[in-house]
Amino acid sequence: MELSCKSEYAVLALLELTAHFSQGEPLQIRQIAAQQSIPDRYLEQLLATLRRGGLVRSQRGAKGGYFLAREPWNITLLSALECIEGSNAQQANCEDEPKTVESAVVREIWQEARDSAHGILKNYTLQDLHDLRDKRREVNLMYYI
Amino acid sequence: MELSCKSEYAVLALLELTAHFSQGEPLQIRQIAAQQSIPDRYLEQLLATLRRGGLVRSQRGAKGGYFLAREPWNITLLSALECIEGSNAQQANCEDEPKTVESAVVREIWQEARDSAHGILKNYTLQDLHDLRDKRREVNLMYYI
DNA sequence: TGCAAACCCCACTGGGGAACCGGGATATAA
DNA sequence: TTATATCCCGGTTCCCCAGTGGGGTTTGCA
Repeated sequence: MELSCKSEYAVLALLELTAHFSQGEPLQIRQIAAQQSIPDRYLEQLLATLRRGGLVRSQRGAKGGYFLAREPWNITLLSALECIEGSNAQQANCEDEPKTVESAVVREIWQEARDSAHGILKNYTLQDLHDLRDKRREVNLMYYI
Repeated sequence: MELSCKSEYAVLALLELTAHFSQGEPLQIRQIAAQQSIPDRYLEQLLATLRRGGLVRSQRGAKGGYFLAREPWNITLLSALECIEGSNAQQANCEDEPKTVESAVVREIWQEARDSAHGILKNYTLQDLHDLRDKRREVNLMYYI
């Protein structure tokens, strides 16, 4: 799990789509990009990946754009990240088969640590994040008054 | 946290040093590399990083090699990984300052997931891994009898 | 029908890390 | 002094990230 800039962009885009979920109309790349300060040509690629992963739908042509493919409370952060980070294809050796007992033990711990992070990510849906954002907004307002 | 091939190599090397910890004599790169099937020239670099990070000591010249710098029960997996993965310096933008409320919320979850994995990694010392390996060896022996 | 808005697809760059390989300098035990 | 090790510097190949650019296709609307 990378938790990189790329992943953050993708989640931010999904959150914008979440905010417009009730409206039946699509959101355009440009608007999402402007709202979240993401380079639009780059965001386009990320949305394409999310579409191929079945997380968003798109409508082509004039007045087109993107929708969430499912309800925001049915999309976890984990599924978004797995989609966007796709198969990171382990760029070389570190062969699939551990060669020594030590190697096997180390990889079990690796897996345990990954599972732990995945557990956190699995417990947050887009709706949860959206709600957290609302709470945060209220707090910010209180400070400014 | 990468949990990559590089990190695995480093931990395997540390485990070899752990096994020889009671002996006062150093272990050479060649021997570690042979035991764990790690390219020796690559392992050399990793051990240099571990030395600069204060996890291992080295003795130069003939009959030289590497020792653990501390007792194996005082070295956690987390400290090994932080040393070997260094400051991964976030290769570009994704600027340090979140620009939107959404961005801040997302990064908090990111951090929560990272902390969760770190918690696991912090709870294992080299000695723990060494003991796990011994147990695994026993189990393997049972299968072969 | 034609135009413009939007997505779609391919390709390319520049930077950086992973995973190596190789050569030569340096320290040290024998 | 010599063999044996680490140390240090550099280069190579590959892949991913982050971003840019061009051209193609679909669609709503006048």
